[in-house]
Amino acid sequence: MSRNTAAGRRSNQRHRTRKDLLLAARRLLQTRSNLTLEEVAAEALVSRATAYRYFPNIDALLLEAALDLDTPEPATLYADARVGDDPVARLKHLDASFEEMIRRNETALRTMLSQSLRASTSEDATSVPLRQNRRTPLIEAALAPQRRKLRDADYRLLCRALAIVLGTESHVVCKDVLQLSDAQARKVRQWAIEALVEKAFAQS
Amino acid sequence: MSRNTAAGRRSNQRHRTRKDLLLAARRLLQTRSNLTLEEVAAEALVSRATAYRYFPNIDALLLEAALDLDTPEPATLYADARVGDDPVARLKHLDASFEEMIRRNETALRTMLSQSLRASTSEDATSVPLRQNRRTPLIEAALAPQRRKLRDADYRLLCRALAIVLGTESHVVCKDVLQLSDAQARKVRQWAIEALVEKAFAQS
DNA sequence: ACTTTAATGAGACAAAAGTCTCATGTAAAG
DNA sequence: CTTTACATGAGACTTTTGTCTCATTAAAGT
Repeated sequence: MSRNTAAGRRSNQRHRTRKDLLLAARRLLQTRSNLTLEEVAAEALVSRATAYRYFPNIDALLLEAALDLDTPEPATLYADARVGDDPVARLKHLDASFEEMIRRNETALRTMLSQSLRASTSEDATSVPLRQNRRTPLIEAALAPQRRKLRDADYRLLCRALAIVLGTESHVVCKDVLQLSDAQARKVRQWAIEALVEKAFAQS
Repeated sequence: MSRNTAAGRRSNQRHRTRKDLLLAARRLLQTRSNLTLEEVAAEALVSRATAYRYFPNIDALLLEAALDLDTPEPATLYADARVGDDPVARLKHLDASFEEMIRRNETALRTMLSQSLRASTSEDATSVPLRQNRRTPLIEAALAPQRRKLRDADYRLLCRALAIVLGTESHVVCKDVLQLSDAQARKVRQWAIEALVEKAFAQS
């Protein structure tokens, strides 16, 4: 008789098909949006019924698929020797790599954002995975070399304010609302970064 | 025989049902999300077929319904005698009224944001109404009293940076990503406002 | 190798979303 | 008032989306 292992009965098989579905969705999201569960199932070489066993609808799948999009790793980001200890330079570097990442898979990111907004809105609070915060660690890493020069309160304010300016949402505002070109948008964000950092260090 | 007037054949009737549908959608959006066209049609006392004649799907309707959500008017906003000429004070006042507006109909605003993101993503570029910019005029009105003290370039940068910090998206970041309380979020935004304004005036 | 048992595929089924046609009512022109 | 044209309602119809069942397959313990 089979036993319940720590990870469950037949967990590796389950994890594999689950992962296949998520990978298939991300693959399709590179070019298209408005996917159907049927399409994703086909791309994952899995039957439609099985896909529905793992995700109640396409929204749930897309949300989860988008949650682990490739984000720059702090370690690799700041390993570059040309990036010194200056917070502003490091933050601009971070912003540039964000911009690059967003440019590469804008469709997927927009879908993610849209999904997470819908998820927070939906009245059925059925354990939808919340939005995860990948940007704060990156911001903290950027500030790390000069961290001790800031008072705790100022440091916290700065990190949070930078999270507003540096995220995907900021790019969306620049593009959709303000209708700026990439160059103009970058200029605005970099100027804002300077303003925030300068105030934080001036206060401390 | 009837004639083509400037506004079309039977335009007032058409405008009325269209408006009824949009109003019904907004009414339902106050409490629920994930509406169906059928529900909205019923709420508007209109047949399902007619609803489909005006909007190809529920997304199109929701997007349009959200486009004219009530935004504070510059005139009424700054008519308050207690609000002086100080840009920071005026901007904080604007932020507060934004916060109030968002608190009142968060569901509708999230749906709007989600819809506009999906619309920008969709591959069929079929004349979807773009996202409109309601915040820049408000920001400009806040800065108006001290406008002449700023160089044009600085003024433009400041307006754009403020648009990033003051919008709905910033609230979403604070709440969903950073998971801040309303009070903490307000503090961060106000601090950011100060930083941006100070830098702009310092430069000019 | 054998047995057990959970995961899968196939497909029937139900519900929802979207399309189309036609008869009806009614706003506006004469 | 009469006529005309167009918006509407009703409902048949198709497609998509989601649920359910059952036979088959294959992983893991014995």
